[in-house]
Amino acid sequence: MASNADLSALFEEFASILEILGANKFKVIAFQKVARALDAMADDAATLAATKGALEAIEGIGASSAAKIREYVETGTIAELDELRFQVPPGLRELLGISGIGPKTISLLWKERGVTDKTTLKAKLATGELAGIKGFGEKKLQNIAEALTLAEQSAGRIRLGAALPIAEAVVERMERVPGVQRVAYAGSLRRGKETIGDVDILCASSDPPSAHAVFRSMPEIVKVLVSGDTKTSVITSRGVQIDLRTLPLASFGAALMYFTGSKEHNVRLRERAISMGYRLNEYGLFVDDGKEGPQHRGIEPVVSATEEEVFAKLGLPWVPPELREDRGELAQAMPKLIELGDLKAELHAHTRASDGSMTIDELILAAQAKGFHTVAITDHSKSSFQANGLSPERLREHIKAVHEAAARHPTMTVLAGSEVDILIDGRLDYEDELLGKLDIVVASPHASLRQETAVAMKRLLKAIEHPSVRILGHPSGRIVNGRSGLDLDVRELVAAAKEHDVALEINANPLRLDLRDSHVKAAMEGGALLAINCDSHERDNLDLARYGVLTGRRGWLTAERCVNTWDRERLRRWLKRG
DNA sequence: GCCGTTTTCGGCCCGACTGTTTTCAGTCG
Repeated sequence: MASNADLSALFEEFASILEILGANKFKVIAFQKVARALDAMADDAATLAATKGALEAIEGIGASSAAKIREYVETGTIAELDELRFQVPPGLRELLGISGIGPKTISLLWKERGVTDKTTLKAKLATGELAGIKGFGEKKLQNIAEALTLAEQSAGRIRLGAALPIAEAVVERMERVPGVQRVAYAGSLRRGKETIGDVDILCASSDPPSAHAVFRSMPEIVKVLVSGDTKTSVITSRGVQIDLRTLPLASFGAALMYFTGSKEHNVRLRERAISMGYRLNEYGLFVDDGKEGPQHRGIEPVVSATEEEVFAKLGLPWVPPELREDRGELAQAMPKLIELGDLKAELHAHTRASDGSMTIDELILAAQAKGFHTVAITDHSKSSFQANGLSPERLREHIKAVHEAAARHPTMTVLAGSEVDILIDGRLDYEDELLGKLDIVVASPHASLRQETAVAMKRLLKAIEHPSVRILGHPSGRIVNGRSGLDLDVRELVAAAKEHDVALEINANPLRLDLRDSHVKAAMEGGALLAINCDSHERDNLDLARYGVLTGRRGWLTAERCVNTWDRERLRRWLKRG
């Protein structure tokens, strides 16, 4: 069975081989776009392949790519790709991932000096064999050597939960630099992506050199990659790349749009600008006079100061950053997305009874401090013995303890619940009689997370159909940058959740973010309810909610469809089924 | 390779920084 991820990887491979071979760059971009489309889509491409025209209907996938997908689904191979693989040493592809080394460089290293992978590159750098290639000076070779070392030390794509605090700290530091008028982080971080390649910081300043100097001298910097009048890139001791861009305050809005991206979204915007007789860049929206670089020719932009103005001049409403992925955000009416302040309940939290560090009372107070009206105590069930899951006897005691604690906090609605393991065959981890005593059941998969899709779906659907279950917790069990978890048939999951009035959780812990953004979009399209829960284990874990909200917003989530935003009575009625 | 209320062919976003190039190519985002 060909998963979307498999197919996406094949098209990535197509693109990278063609790139090294020096094929038409637009063809390369087209294949990369197909790879992204496959990765982001909720439907199963292999299933769509059976329906005539279904693949071709997807933006970015044309007749040629559709045929390749069908060929792979039917034969398990793509003849054209097999042929290409013969033409390029497989080890060259990994060199493409090294920052600063591109396809042209790789091609020359290969053809002129027989470099075939990282190992031969390193060896030939050491022996000096690479000298004398046309266009390769001493500095360039030195940069290649450093890039290779940096790639080995690089943290790769880091999780949202790691990147956001780094960015906020840099923003705070830059705000104190004399001459600085405004600072913001941009890039995929501002879009709330689950992993971040590098941190982009924008800075409006009357004294850019000072801003760059301060930025370069931050204590955690181990290497300055580039530094010019408007751009400095550095690497921190933890292997994270941070880029600083300085710009005039007057163009802050245009720059914020430009550097927030995504790339595809920007391309769409610029195409739109062209069709309206404009030229859009990071300095503003200009009347197009057919010549490049209007900002260098003393031409004033039509608009540039704020994002709202630029969008408006392009005939568009302001688009929330989380939606800027070229997934229809410029073409269709956007909903009012959920906001952090909309959350009024935490429905998945652990205490010392299982593997949390807070007492029941501490958890209630933490929820109260967030302005919530409801908190659910949902410790682990017995099969999660690694998490000190509760035996039926302990759970009965715990329910009593929760009720007693609830009496001490009369303004809060405190629910006695459980995060019940969904066992390997879909049965729940407690008897129905005991489940019936709970105010809320969050059913979650914790073990056997490598099941085939069909088996996993049967398991999850059985849990959804159980009359006690109200929330399906972290449905896939994936760990961002860790394990892929269950390969869900999201459409099927969403349909079942809707039918049985079960909310699908967006687990806000940045390690999980499960459901992920594209799954949330599918849930929104399919009419299911969602829940944003912090899965609190430690003090301050309720602060993780923002990552769940970002993920929800990326999936076009509205407050109305998220049960955590409902008022106390509505939530209570929903929990008391029927 | 993809796409189309100007196009089924001819486009396909735009600028900064670096190195080695005396006018630009490669790379990045």
